[in-house]
Amino acid sequence: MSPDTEQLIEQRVWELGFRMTPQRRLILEAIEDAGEHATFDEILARVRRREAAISQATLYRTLETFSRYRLIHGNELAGGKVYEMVAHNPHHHLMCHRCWRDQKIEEDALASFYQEMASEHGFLVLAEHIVFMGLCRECRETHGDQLGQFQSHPKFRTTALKEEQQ
Amino acid sequence: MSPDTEQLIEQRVWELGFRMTPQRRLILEAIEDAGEHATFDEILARVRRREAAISQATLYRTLETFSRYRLIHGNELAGGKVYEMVAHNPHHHLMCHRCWRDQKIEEDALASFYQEMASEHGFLVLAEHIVFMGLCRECRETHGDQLGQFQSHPKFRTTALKEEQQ
DNA sequence: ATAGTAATTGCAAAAATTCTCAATAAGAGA
DNA sequence: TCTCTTATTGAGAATTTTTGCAATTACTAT
Repeated sequence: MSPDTEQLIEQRVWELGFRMTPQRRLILEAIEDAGEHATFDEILARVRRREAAISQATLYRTLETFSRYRLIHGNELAGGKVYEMVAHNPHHHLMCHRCWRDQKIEEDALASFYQEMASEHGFLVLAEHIVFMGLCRECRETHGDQLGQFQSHPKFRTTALKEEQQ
Repeated sequence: MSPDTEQLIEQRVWELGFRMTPQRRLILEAIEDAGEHATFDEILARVRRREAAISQATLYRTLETFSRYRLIHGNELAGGKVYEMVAHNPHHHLMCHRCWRDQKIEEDALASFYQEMASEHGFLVLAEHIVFMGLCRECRETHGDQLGQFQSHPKFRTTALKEEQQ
């Protein structure tokens, strides 16, 4: 984590009225270093690789607190819940309901929607990394647009689909 | 649940290759009857009020499976995770990061965004009940637009905010 | 109707997450 | 620099959620 980024984050933490502890620093650095998609276990491993063990409870709590106040962001993807720094390459996801692959889209694809919410409801949307579920091009071409149509026979089952995802 | 709705759902379940069991019927009915926001416990209670106990594991699995295939939809709101029938009054949420109140918005507020995703990426968005985080009008007026600005002094803490939410 | 198959269920065990509470230590103020 | 307040931590208990497996049963095909 660059000194600049670090200072910015410490500033933010202070503004929010939180205390900056060694554990929290380690956790933030671990998420930063892990890049885009850090799982709970990965973060814990990275932290412990560097320092005496921190308790799991602390990691759970820190992840929760910092997500809540938008220093980091947690997202449920196909492989489980993953975390990343907020404001670090803001984007959203299009995730396919059928094949579970996801692609990134630009943050400002939602710009006009945001403006509408602001003018109509006075609401300032600050969301990042939204996951939009739907059907991707490939699956639509192969299986059609209706979710319920791509398998109308019992021999295509949950388990079959689930294995396909791996 | 009206006979029509019920038949539609059974049809859907069949199309997806699932089997319709008494447990699943009870669970779907419970969600339907509970209205908009049914928690795990509420669903379990409703089911058990009507019939011999079904196991919790079954409820967990059913909720997971049916969410995954969009018969129902689960959302993390302030009070915990809640479920509702999909295609039953489709809408989205604007949820305030500060006061945690949420308001509903129309489904078609995102229509043009959906069209863009279709034409640009070939992706058909089927999302419902998206929760957009941000700041509501009241909080903006009271505390300003910057999340990190509404409390720049340690005496306003996590705990203070948390209590405020109750 | 009946039999066969494989999805679903329930139970209990395992794993994951949250909570409680005493001890610690960050940050404010003197 | 030192003291004081109180947020944060760690350890383990409690709770919630997931998983493995044998028994059941929905649904297809005979």
